[in-house]
Amino acid sequence: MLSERRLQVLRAIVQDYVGTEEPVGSKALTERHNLGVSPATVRNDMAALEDEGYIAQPHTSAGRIPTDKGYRLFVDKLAGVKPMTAPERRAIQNFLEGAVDLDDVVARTVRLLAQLTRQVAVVQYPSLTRSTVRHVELLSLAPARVMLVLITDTGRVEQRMIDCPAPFGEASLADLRARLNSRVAGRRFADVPKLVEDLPDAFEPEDRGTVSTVLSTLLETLVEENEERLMIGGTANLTRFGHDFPLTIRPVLEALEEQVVLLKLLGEAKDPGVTVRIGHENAHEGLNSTSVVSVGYGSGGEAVAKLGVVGPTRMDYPGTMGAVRAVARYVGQILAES
Amino acid sequence: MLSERRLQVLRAIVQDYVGTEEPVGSKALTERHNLGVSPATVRNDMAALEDEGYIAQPHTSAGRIPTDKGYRLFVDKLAGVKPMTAPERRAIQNFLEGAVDLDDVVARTVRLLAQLTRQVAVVQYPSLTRSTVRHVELLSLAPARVMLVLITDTGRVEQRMIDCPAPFGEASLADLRARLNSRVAGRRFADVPKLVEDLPDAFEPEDRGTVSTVLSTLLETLVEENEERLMIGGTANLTRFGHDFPLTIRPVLEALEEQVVLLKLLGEAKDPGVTVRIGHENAHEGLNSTSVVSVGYGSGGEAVAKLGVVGPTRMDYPGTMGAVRAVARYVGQILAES
DNA sequence: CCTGGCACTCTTCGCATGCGAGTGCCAACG
DNA sequence: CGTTGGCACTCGCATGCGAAGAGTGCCAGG
Repeated sequence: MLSERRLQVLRAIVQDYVGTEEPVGSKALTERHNLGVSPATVRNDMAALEDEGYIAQPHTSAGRIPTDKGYRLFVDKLAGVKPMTAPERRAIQNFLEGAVDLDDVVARTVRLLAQLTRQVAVVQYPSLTRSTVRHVELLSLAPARVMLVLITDTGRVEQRMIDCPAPFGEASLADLRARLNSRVAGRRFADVPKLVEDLPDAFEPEDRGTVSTVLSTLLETLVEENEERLMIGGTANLTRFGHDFPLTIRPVLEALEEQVVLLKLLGEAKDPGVTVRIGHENAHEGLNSTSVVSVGYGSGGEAVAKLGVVGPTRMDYPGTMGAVRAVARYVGQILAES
Repeated sequence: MLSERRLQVLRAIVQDYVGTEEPVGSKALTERHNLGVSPATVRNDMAALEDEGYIAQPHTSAGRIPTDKGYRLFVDKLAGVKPMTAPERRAIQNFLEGAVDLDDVVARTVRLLAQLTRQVAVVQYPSLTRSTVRHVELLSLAPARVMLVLITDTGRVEQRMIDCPAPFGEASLADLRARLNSRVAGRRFADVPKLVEDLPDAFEPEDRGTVSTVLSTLLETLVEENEERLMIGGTANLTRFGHDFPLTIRPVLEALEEQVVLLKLLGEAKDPGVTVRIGHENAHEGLNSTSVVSVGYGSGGEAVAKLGVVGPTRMDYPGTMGAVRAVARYVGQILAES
């Protein structure tokens, strides 16, 4: 186990390195943080920390920089979450309140997060899985063509075009619409399949084919849309990454374009609080030199989606975590209101 | 006026520079293109081309690179549009045909364009301005709460929540829905305002307030949605930009995040064919070292939106233009089918 | 008008050098 | 035993210099 002072030294190294972006030496450390000991002592501590794998030196005669393991310890034990100041909170709230619809909420959230953290922001659209159905609408566009519109309680709308196996009268359509809504409105997505399975039986034989088609399209929509969408922003902040651009930035941009990767990334965060994945803790190779700070957000007590930021492992963890947490909280509020 | 051979020299310079990314000298030129003259002659031509501002040298003793003006001449007079090969066309078509809805069409188009051109792709969602209304749906979610869903012929769906000034019965709602659709279905957006202006008069006084509210929301939606959305992709290709990364790439990323800028950029293209804006021809400063190749696409004969790519001024113009044109054509087909 | 030759200009690269930051180790001290 | 000051050592980095190479401009001759 590391002594108290050594932890302090590690903390100081992380803080200085995050600030200056340069390897930090023993002398600079004692000057900027009054640790009450001499550089020589700090050097001994640093040697110990290096043995343990918390810090490393890029080349023999340079200062030390934290390793992933060092950041991990810093995040877990040495740093709290820096809360937003009151004015910041107000600014967040004001900015988000101007949103007119769900797309706008997500877009504003991305911008806000990117701006606050000066990093790349990723916001997942509220998931349908935990949502409930607000309304299902059926529109007859042609005798054998129906449009299905699904409206969720988070304000999301999905539509599908359906080609019916047989012409379908307005009356039957109205009947189906009414029956469908009385069964599923207000219910959770997960429950829908069971609630509608016997619905075709209530219809005339010639309509059953169409009813089945409509229902299966509905179920498909419920499932498919779990391929959740997300929005990213603040990619220009990648330019603040480091000195060795092209090699670092490219894989990150590539990873960001792969929604699947990002969704998995966000999805991995199980913790109810803010989750931090540092460097090689990220499964995706392109993100091995980045850290991901994410958290769930939701309209009620339950999280319906995730949001977070992607930045260099050398980031201001307390500040970033604070910003991410605060934004998630306010987005949740906005969603609950609408 | 430049002699025929000098134009050939310019063409050769552009082609070589695009290929090698390095300033091209007189000797290399005569070796790679059989111009039938000696390097010395080419040098004279180059001096002339430089006087006219078509090419420049980065430093005194280096080869020449084309200027924006040089690229402009190249695009206008010296190069055609390189058509896609048959297999490429098939691949495009196959890829786009797999799309399930409008979002997917746009997403696939972006991916495709980015991949084909190895540049940043920008695709605007089909605009509502020139669209027609397919259907307007009204849903009663609560006694004094109505949801408006607008469906366009391009498959786009917009929804708005409306708080009514007074409770509004199901019967009235159905009435309004029917009247509304009989008037506006199949009509162009631009014509809608006139078509509905006297609609409140047909209702009982106590319902008129609500009807007006609904109508004004509808009109708002028609207008607001002209703040068109777009999707971008292939940003990882920015890393192929040049050697002097950070300075070049940053403003581009920033510009790409500003939808307004991009929309203006695409909007400027008036030409019915492929439009190319080179370097400083782009109004936005951050894009002064990029070229934008764009074209309109649409489901019918008329263009409903634009798409294009953003890349370094040093790009393969014929190939890029060919790819952009081909993709636009096939997207138009797909939209027309759905 | 084209061509070969030639002197000139600059950039780039390799290499040696000096400097400074930072380390590791050791002996001494409380 | 932990802490401290001292000291030699290691390297990376910036600087300066020289050689090489690519490319140009110009000129005289065909």
